[in-house]
Amino acid sequence: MTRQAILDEAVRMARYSGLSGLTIGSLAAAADMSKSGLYAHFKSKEALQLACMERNGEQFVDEVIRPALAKPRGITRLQAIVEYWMQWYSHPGGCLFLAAAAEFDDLPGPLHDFMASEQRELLETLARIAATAVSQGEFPEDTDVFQVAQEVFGILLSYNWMSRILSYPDAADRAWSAFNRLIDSLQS
Amino acid sequence: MTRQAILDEAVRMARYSGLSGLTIGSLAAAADMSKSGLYAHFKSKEALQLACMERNGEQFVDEVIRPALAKPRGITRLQAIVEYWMQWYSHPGGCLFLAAAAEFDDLPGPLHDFMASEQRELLETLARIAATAVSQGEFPEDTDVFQVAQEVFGILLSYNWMSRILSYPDAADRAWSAFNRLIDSLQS
DNA sequence: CTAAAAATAGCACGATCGTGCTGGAAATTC
DNA sequence: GAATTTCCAGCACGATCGTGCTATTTTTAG
Repeated sequence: MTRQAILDEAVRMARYSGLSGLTIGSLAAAADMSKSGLYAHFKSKEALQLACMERNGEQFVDEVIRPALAKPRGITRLQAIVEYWMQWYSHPGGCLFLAAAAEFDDLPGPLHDFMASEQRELLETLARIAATAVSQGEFPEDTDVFQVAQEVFGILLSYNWMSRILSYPDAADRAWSAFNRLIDSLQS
Repeated sequence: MTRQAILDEAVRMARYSGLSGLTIGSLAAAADMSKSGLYAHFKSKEALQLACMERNGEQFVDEVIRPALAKPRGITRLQAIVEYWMQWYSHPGGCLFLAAAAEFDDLPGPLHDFMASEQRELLETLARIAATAVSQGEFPEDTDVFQVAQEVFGILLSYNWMSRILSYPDAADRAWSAFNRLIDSLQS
């Protein structure tokens, strides 16, 4: 399907320019198509942007969520998703989730809503994985798994900033230090 | 100076639309001026965007850095900057630092460079404040202050995400839990 | 009060934006 | 092989983009 190829290219471009910066003209040029020929595959630009977010989410599932779920439940799995997630951040152009969040955080509309629902799902996935560590006795019974999710997410976000924007070579090491500190304090 | 008023309005708008989404036309309309009259104050759009980042940085110094530096050195000051920083994130439209970082993280040019230098300065400010806690004996002598800075920054970033995008009401409480956990583990 | 200087508006430009329509090429179905 | 549906290019549209030039208004200086 040519629509899928267009979307993959659109996601690739949107990682650099954001979803608002994505234009039909430049996308058509990158896909070697005419503007109208490309546009016919989508009802509107907003529909194209939504489809990009959707496609990006599928790729995230493929590259991060599914590989992590293949690991054994508990801390091992939590560590695995952090590792794959950090690799995800090294995509050329950056993370489209983060770009979309920055773009639409205070702009109401379907794009905001879809972005927020995707972010919520990511957070809940982290919390669910933390919960498998609880149910295995690796974390105490009264652990606030959303607290764990928020802190892990913070570790990932600051890793992204340090490595991608500031190019600090120690960013990954420090992220793992923070992660280990978190795990230790939960276990004591 | 009218240029300053324009910039304040520009920063306000850019918090919503980003610096790329900022247009001369809409800015002129918001400032009740003609496009060319407004444009004459800046050599180019890029210069306007740079001036916006600069002005945003000044506001950050006024609202976050300076108040924190007025507090006593050490953990107290570190806690203060986190508190002011969290308030900063509640500006309507969001944080322009984060928007600019998402926009220009992989687009080379003067905008990227200035954004990165501002981010670096923020990080180093955090590290410097952490260092005052070391020199006061509140943290051990061998503390990696950049590790502290990266973790604190992560707490702030995830707080921003949780509260602004996901509207989690417990985001602030959890951010402080994470902060206290970090302080505790540094002191033991 | 006048002259020099700075600020702002009017207007125009080429380019590009998102979006439609219309006709021909390509693929699919009988 | 013919008929039909799907895909895509060409072209045009109104709007808006960033950017300049030219007056005209407002402020400042002498």
